[in-house]
Amino acid sequence: MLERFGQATREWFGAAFAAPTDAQAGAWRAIGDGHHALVVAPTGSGKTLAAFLWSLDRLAREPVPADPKRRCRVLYVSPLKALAVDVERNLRAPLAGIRHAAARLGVPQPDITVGMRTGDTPADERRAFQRTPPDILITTPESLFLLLTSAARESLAGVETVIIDEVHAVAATKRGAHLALSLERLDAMLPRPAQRIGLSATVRPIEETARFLGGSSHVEVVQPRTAKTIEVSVQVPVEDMTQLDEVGEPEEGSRRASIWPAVEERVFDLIGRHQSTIVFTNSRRSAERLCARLNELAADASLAASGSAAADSALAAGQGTRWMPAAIMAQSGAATGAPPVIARAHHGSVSREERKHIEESLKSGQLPAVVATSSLELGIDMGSVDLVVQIEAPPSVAAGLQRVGRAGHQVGAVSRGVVFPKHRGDLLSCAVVAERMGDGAIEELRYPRNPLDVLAQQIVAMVALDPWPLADLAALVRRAAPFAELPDSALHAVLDMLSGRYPSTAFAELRPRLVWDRAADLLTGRPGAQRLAVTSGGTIPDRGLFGVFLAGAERAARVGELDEEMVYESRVGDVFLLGSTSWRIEDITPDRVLVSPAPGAAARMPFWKGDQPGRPVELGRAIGARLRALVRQDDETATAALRAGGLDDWAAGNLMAYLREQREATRALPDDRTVVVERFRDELGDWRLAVHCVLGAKVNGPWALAVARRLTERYGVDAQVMPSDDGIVVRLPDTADQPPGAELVAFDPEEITQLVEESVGTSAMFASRFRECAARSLLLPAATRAAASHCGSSGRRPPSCWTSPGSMRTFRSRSKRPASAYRTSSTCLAWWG
DNA sequence: GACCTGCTGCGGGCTG
Repeated sequence: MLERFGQATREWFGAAFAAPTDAQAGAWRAIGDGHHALVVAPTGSGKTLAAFLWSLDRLAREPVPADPKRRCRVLYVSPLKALAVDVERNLRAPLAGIRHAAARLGVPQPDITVGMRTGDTPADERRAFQRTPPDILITTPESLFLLLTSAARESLAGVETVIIDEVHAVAATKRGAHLALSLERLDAMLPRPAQRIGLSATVRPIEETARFLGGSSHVEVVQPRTAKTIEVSVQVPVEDMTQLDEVGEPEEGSRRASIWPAVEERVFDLIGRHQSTIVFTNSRRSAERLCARLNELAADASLAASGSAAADSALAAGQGTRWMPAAIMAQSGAATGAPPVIARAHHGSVSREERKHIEESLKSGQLPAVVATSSLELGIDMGSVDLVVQIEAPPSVAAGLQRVGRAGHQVGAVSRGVVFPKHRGDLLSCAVVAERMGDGAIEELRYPRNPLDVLAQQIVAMVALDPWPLADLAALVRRAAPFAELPDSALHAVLDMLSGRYPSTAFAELRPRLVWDRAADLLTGRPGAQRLAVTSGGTIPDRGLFGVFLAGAERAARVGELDEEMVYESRVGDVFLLGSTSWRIEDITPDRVLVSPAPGAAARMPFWKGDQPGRPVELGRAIGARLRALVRQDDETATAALRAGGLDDWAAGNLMAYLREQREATRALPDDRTVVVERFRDELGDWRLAVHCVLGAKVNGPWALAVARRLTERYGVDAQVMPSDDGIVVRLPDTADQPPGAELVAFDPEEITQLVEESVGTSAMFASRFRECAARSLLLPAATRAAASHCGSSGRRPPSCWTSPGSMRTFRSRSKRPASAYRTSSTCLAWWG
């Protein structure tokens, strides 16, 4: 394979590596033959070189174009800024190596330049890119969109290769659809479409991912078999999960049984037995809490050990702990509180600088463990991590694999993971996810079809710079996979909206963004369209978050961020925990919280309300099917099967006992074909229905809407109907003569579609999604947009129908359209994404 | 009763 490279490249590679990996050889073959290529390989298998080396070799051998605007020939797009920075660093070695090899060989030394353009790039560097573009530009999807929507796009006119990293992470999202359109816009400015190289972790189905990457063109798939194996075990640290130790202060009367102490100790012990550990949790709050507890345990251990030298060495030897207690004491100084000596918390609300620092101290071996949310799931190589711990079942098999794959990054190494269920109801999910991780049974991905809000935004951006004949614009859009089947009706509806022709007067507050000359079928932007696109582009909705800054600092140092609701519940003087440190609130301004460090002080745990992603239906079905198989077997066979799937004795025993008790209580168990409905009176005497359905919140959510609607019609009451991943809980005031039965939640397929469609428009979810979609479509009036993005923090509320569920109802009824027609005409409806 | 819900990114074009 190497013979197709130039001499200098060959020299360098031969000196630096024994041989190309399978992914590299396959990628270079496909790329060298001029195909689009999708390279599926785990991180750490030489992916960067697989994607880049062919281009580097060509850049090294070909003369630099005379026209500086044609100089930039390779574009790299990463969904994460951190990864972009990492790639820039990883390119330095091959670039220097090839240059040195060329010097030794006496051939001309290439001078390949690399530039970066992300939100962190200062304005002067951005301008510099426009004047003197580098050979290779590293960027993000959002920054690429900005480049394409400014005069700087001229400096992309020479691009020949586009590398899209972590394709699997964007393909199934609106962010991916947005990127797909940006890539088509780029191709449209080039003499010939750029060659696309996609890099991805394991994905299913591969055809869908390839189609997303290539749009209308063929993509060569490079997917070498990987020898990499994973080992996942499910461990329960207590013999009987119904008999738990009590925690809490007895005098406060808050003692309650909890599995946490047992889990914390086990995790603490595991950290001590490994080089570097990443502990994943499913929420920022539990990451903070577990992290704090681990550091308390470390402080306790060092305190106990400092009693005598004998105890000291006994502890070190007995527990096999790697760090010396004396070292902990030295670092912590005074023995106040629990300094973050063995673990730090890492999640989306910890500031970027802090996270970078935490990542570096884990990589360098200074820090034994990091407790993270999915913030560490993707991205940069975490080096010598040899154990991944997962608290609670991971949200999906794909996420679980991605997380456990963070351990044992070296080629051929085994990735080890330990999953700790948090409660009995969590046991089965843990067992099934662990089994499916071993089988590589990740959930299927599907890219969104025709997300019209994304389309609207890109159309505004396109016509802001050039007039577009409708037919050309339509052809460009349909070359992108997510819009390949875009019907004329939908495109025209979007253009109607953007040009000010609305289906009802309720839209009158919208501002037209373009002019559609129907005689000439020509689209042109209105004044301000370009500015709007660059100031409000992208697909990620803004959330109401308060920045947390250090008070009195000369340059505002960002500590992290807090949810607005957490801030409303806080007062000056309160102490809370963020990033394993206590902070005292000094001041609360309209959009930020100023704090000072309060080490050792008792602190509140912060909370954030996040999205509710919901269990994938595919995983829900698998859990149900597994349960059905399990109950058909006798206890011995079933237990043996669970043990073979990675459960330890106590995990298997607890699960079997749980299933037995449940079966004794209800006779049937909820599986992929069975829904179990339990009815009982709660402590207030109200009826409650517990509908057990393991298919996940994506099914149970819409179902709950229909149930709520039926209750309103039947009993005239607004009953509480709460969906979750495992079912629906209905609470019904004791007004009904007849106690509700299972028929309350049974629907005909025909009927439920109609009920859900009718109920969706008045749901809170709809209102919030509608606002997001309208903002993404660049349709909101400027004042509303500004207010919406600072909603809550500035005290200003955007006016009228765009904000409240109540007025949304009016809006819907005035539009006098069934939900389905409304869906296409408004460009905006996205039900559960 | 126990358990108690994620992350990603982020102006350009003008005037003075």
